[in-house]
Amino acid sequence: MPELPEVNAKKNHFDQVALHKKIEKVDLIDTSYILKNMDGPAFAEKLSGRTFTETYRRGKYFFAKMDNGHYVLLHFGMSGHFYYYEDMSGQPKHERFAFVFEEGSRMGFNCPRKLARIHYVEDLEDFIARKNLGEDALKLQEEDFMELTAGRKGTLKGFLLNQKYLAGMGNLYVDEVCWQQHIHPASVTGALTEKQRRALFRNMQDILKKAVSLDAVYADYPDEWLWNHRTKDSQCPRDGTDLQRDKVAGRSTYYCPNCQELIE
DNA sequence: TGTGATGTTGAATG
DNA sequence: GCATTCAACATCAC
Repeated sequence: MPELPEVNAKKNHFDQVALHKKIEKVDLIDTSYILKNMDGPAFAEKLSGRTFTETYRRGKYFFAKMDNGHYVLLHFGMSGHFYYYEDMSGQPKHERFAFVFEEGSRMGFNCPRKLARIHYVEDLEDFIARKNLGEDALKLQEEDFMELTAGRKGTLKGFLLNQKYLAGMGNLYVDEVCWQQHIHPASVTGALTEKQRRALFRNMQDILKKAVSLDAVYADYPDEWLWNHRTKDSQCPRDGTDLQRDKVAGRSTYYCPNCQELIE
C-alpha cells in the first residue's frame, strides 16, 4: 500500500503508539533480506535501551529518530506494515522483527514480500544525499517542478515515478493525476505546455493532500476519482469508456483512451 | 497453475 | 548524462 499518503498514515500511527517509549529489546525473526547495513544482532544491540523521539517522512521514506540522535530508516517496499499490539495473539503472520517496549507492548514490522528496506542511519542528510532522493512531493515548490519538467524527454509516468526528481508518488497516484488532468501517462513530460504542467503540479498536490487527510483510507476516496474504478474491466468514471490497461514505464497503467490526450 | 502486485535497483542498451 | 527495458528481490492471492 505504501505511497506518500500511505506512509504518512503509518507515520501517524507510529507517532501515536511508539514515540517516547523505551525500547527494551528488538525481537528478531527474519531480518536477513530487509536489514541492509548491519546484521540483526548488531541492529538489536543499537536499538536496545533507546527511545524514539520524533519521526520524519520524505516521500515513501520513513525515519524514526532516537534519543542518541541517530535514525532508523524504514522503507515499506510493496507490503511492509506496522502492527502494534500488547498480546502475542496480535502478532502478524509475516512479522520480521518487533520493537519491544519496556511496558510490554510491541511494534511489529510485518512484511510478507520482504521488499522492505531498513537502515540504521547516523547522518540523515548524508543518507538522503547518497540516495539522491528528491524533495517530498508535498513540499516541492511549483517553480522547482517547472524546472524539473521543462524540456524533459521520457514519459510523464516515468518522471513522476522517479524518486530522485520528487519523492512520494507511486503507481496508483500517478495514474490518478494523469487521469484527472486528461493526460495520457505515456505523454512526453517536456511536451506539455507550461499551463498543463502547472495544473498537473497543483492537482498532484491536491490529490496527495486529500489522501493524507483521509489517512489513505481508500473507501473514503472521492467516487469521482479514478481510484476506486481502477480495476480490470472497469469504465472511465467521466465518460464511461472502457478503461485501457497497458504497461507504461514498466508499470501496469490504467487510463481512459477516450479522454486522456497523448502529448508528444 | 500461472500471473501479477502500491517499490527499488542494477545491468544492458541506445 | 539521459532514458528505456528487463530482471531480480520473495511471497501471496486470485
